[in-house]
Amino acid sequence: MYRVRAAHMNALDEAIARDPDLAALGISACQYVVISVLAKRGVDSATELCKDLSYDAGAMTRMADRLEAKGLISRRRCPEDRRLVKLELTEAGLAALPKLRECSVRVLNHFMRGFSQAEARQLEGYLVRMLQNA
Amino acid sequence: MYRVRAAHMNALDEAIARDPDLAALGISACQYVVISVLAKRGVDSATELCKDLSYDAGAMTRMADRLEAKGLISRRRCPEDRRLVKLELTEAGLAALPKLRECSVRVLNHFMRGFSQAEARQLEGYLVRMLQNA
DNA sequence: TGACAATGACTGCCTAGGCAGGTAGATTGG
DNA sequence: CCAATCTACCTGCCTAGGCAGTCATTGTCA
Repeated sequence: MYRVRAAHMNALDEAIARDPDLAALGISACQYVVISVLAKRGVDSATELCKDLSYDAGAMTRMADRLEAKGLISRRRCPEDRRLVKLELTEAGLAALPKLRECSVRVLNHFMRGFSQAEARQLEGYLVRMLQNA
Repeated sequence: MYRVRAAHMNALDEAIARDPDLAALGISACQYVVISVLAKRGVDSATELCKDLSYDAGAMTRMADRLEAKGLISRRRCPEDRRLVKLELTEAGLAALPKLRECSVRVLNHFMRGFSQAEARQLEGYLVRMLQNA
């Protein structure tokens, strides 16, 4: 499990590095995961991101620092609840999204090649069951 | 996949922490993995450990530092090839092994509860296939 | 209203892995 | 025999996550 996950992240890193536009931004696979969740409607604060990814709040602060430094996201205090920090994709972040998604899909397809739809669903079911057992 | 792996390591950490003897040693789940490989016959140098775990050499140096500081392993320069550092479990390390293995098995069984033998084998087969696709 | 709890973000300290560069020791070709 | 190369390990710097403690803000309840 560990190796599959590590191999997948490595492959995604390499796929991003091979794209000249994305490579210039220096986006890692971990950062892509955060960006892709942030692109979903309804997820816009640091805490929601943490819940969605079962991520540590401290880690998220630092991740946001890195993404902000690269100009991919912006931080904004929420006026209604000043404890919240709203995170938004910048134009640069939005612009990179389609290519990132393309890389992600290509890598996943590569790992799942030779799997029938039924097998893929079965694998997913097994993983969900293990998580429920946790 | 990431969440299953993370949940598994968390559960293993907690299981180790619940055992009073093991908790006193402060062994993490990552450290247990290294210890268990080291306990296998034929794996005794840092490089072999790295290959066995597809682990970075620099990371292994620091992991060995931590394990040595806790008195669980010992470093010894190999007289035949002085580049090699032989790693060995100390008495304390060997003594902790049975209980560590027990924790590991218990946690794994917990995650796999409700799985038939056929399902477990199928899951393993899927993971192996994904790794081969990498 | 005022004390208290709860929440959200941040920070410091820890473990942990990847990568590049350096060094000591071993191996090999001329 | 010696220079080039390779190997094993170490080190520094980076990303990355977990945990505990702090601070500001908000909600709650007497």
